Amino acid sequence: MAAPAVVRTDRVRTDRETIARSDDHRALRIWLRLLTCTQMIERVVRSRLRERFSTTLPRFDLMAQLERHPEGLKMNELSRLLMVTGGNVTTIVDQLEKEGLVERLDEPADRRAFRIHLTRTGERTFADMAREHEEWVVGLLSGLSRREQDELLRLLAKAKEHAVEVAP
Amino acid sequence: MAAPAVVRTDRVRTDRETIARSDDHRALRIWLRLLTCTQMIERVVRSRLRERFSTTLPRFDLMAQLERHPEGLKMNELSRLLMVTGGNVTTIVDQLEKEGLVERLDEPADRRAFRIHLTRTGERTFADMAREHEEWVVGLLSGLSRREQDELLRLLAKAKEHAVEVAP
DNA sequence: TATTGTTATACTCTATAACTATA
DNA sequence: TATAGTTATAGAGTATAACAATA
Repeated sequence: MAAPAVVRTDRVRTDRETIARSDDHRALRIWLRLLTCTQMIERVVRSRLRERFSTTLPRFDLMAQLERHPEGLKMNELSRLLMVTGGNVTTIVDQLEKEGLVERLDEPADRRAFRIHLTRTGERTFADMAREHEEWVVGLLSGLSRREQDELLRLLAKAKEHAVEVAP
Repeated sequence: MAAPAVVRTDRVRTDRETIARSDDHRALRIWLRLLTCTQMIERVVRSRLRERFSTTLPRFDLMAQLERHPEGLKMNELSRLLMVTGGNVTTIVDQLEKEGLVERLDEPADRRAFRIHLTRTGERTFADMAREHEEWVVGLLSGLSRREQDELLRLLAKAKEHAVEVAP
């Protein structure tokens, strides 16, 4: 990979340490950009979930997990999937149960545990939210071509796999 | 790009609607993976900043902006860069000023405004934090090759540029 | 003794809106 | 009238730790 002629003047000023430093900073720049992208999307999604459905992102995420697991999920499974501690899951499930969107069913095999399900109402409500939510996200990410989106998805998956080993 | 023979049996079951649906879901999957990656890194960085330096991510981010702008930044510039509203910037700057890490200097051109700077102590403190912080991030992202990191950086930049137009 | 889940608490972060001082 | 910044408030989100019930 020869450097283009136009940057040759720069290379004179680019000693080994500078190269090493800029190499180190690459990870930092990725992290900062990752944070910015996430925050931008998150802010849009949070505010629209509030305006349109009077709900929050953690509540939406919890319902999304339940929708993906029709057999139901235990509290500690939700805790792990949502990456939050148990007390917070209790709070959110309490709210959603009060509104009739989810229900705690007894787990026959373990009398300490529950299986959390979407109710029929919860399924319908979530379907409405998910449809709009997806439109917002498609709009926000439509700056990338399909191929670029696939590549981004692959790179994020790989980054995630490694990070989860470093910080389990 | 011909599909490999091994997936040919799958293609029989892949009608147009399935393709269209999975295409729609691509943006959603990116968003969810983006959120997971960010949360994983964020959790590590937050907890280590707290353990090692008794500080928080927003405080670190604010100091990082000041370090990048030695000429100082006005409150509303910090607000825009950090993507938070003004009242919150005041709170964080108050804390950091009380600890002697930043200072408000009068802006001669506009007596309503300040320029916020890192103090000498703030510079040293930030340098220590930044060095460790970068090690954490390099470790977390070391699952990607240099070329993959460059590609990720590029894709995130492109996504960000478009998203900022959709949701300014 | 370990695990599942709940309760109670405290703190950080954030947005909103009313306010002042200056432009 | 508009802008820079502050103050006050309320709510979301989170972690922690002590606790009860069951394994």
